[in-house]
Amino acid sequence: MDCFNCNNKNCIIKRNCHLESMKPFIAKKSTLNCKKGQNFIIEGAPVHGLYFIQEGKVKVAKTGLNGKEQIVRFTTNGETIGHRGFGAGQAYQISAVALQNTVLCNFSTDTMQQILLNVPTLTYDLMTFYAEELNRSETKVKKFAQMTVREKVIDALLYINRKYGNTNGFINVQLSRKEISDFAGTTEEQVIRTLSGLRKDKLIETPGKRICIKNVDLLRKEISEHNYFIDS
Amino acid sequence: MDCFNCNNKNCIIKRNCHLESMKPFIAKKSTLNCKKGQNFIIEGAPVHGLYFIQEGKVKVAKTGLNGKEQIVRFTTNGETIGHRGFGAGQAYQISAVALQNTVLCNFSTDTMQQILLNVPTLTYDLMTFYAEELNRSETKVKKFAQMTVREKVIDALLYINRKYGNTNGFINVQLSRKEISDFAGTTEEQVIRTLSGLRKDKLIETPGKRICIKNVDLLRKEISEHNYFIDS
DNA sequence: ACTTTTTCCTGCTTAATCGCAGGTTTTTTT
DNA sequence: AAAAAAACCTGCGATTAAGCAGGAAAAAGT
Repeated sequence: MDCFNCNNKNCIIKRNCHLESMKPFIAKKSTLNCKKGQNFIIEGAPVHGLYFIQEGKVKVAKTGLNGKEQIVRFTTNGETIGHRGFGAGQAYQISAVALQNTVLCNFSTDTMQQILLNVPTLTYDLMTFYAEELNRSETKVKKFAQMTVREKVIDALLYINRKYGNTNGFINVQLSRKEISDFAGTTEEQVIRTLSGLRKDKLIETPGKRICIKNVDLLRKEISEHNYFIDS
Repeated sequence: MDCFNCNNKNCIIKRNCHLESMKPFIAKKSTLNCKKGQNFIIEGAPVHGLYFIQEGKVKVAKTGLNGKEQIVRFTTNGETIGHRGFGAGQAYQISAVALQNTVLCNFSTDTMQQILLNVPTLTYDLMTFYAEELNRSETKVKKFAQMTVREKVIDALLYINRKYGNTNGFINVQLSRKEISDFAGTTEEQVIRTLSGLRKDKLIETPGKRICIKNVDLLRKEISEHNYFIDS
């Protein structure tokens, strides 16, 4: 599968691959198949350029004290993983793990460097991507400082629901309570307690580890004071 | 004062202003004098392009629940304020307030758009800036989720000390305890209590509202488990 | 279908943080 | 220099969140 046949319309490479100046670089793309659970970016290791998800789901995290991990982002088809590193040549402080079998596209650091210096519209797109992510991340800092545990869990559920979608209310991804807590910024027990509470309030259902959101609007309403404008 | 005489070596504009392609744009720069306390970027208002600090100090914040503000960054000479907005034309969700009398350079959204599409090295520099800030912000998310109040306050003090420097240990900026707490992600009282504790431990001195760091290394050591590699 | 393993759940205890209230010091204004 | 305002400090009770432990349920493996 090459970029021209790919239908990830929102992929930064795809959006620019019609350009004459991109042609020599697209040939240098390599493809990687990841099994569920595979840790294809290891924190502290040298950076292998940028990854793009052709098909699949990935969690991006930073490891903290006592190995406790903070998930900073969930990603899916067409999205970018592995900012920084090109240029500064510095070790990159994130890890990335496939949540299910995933096909990745990769451009090496050298190739990325060449692309960014020769394809201005792509550089512009990547700049916009980082600016948006920065905005989202700064909003998350604010939320972590101000939200209660229940609010943080609701916010996390709505984000995951938006990112991965649902079928009949069932969120289209298998996450453990631990993973939800690592994203929401609390503990596994607190996530479990909050889900129990939401279940009693008839806002969700949780058969097994699957989660079904019964009423998105009521959940949104409960955190609306924290989200004046943006979905982040 | 134009860009050629400016000595902010780390300014993104300055770094690129020798280029032929920058000439027509540099003329379009406007300058703005801000009094201490002036709120020159208002949250929710339309974006007026990018600001660069020629000389001064500025806090960048997001307003949350009940008007509680989260300071996301402190900035000084040569640094950029006002990411996002160009392109999407969206309202920009941050506010910026001068901490002292400050001279700002401004390029309008239109001019920035032109620059970014015509000066690839500048676009690349701005991309790198956002990527680094994103990395810092994601690290901050992790810290907020995992640090104790004392650790967060120490981390904040060290950041402010690095950013604004010190003379004989006295940090070169006048911040209230409230502002420190709005940055550290806790309350004014907790900051005061932590500063009292640090004073008793002979790590700092606090004559009036000024703060003098007696022992940077010991402070660093106390949060070292959270900062394996980077100063953020 | 049974066993093993993993994940999920809940009650209880402990610890950390918050928020109020009232007083003191520092800074600013007149 | 005195008065007013702002900022700083501390004790205490209330709230919230975290951590432990043991059991129940679900998922995975044989």
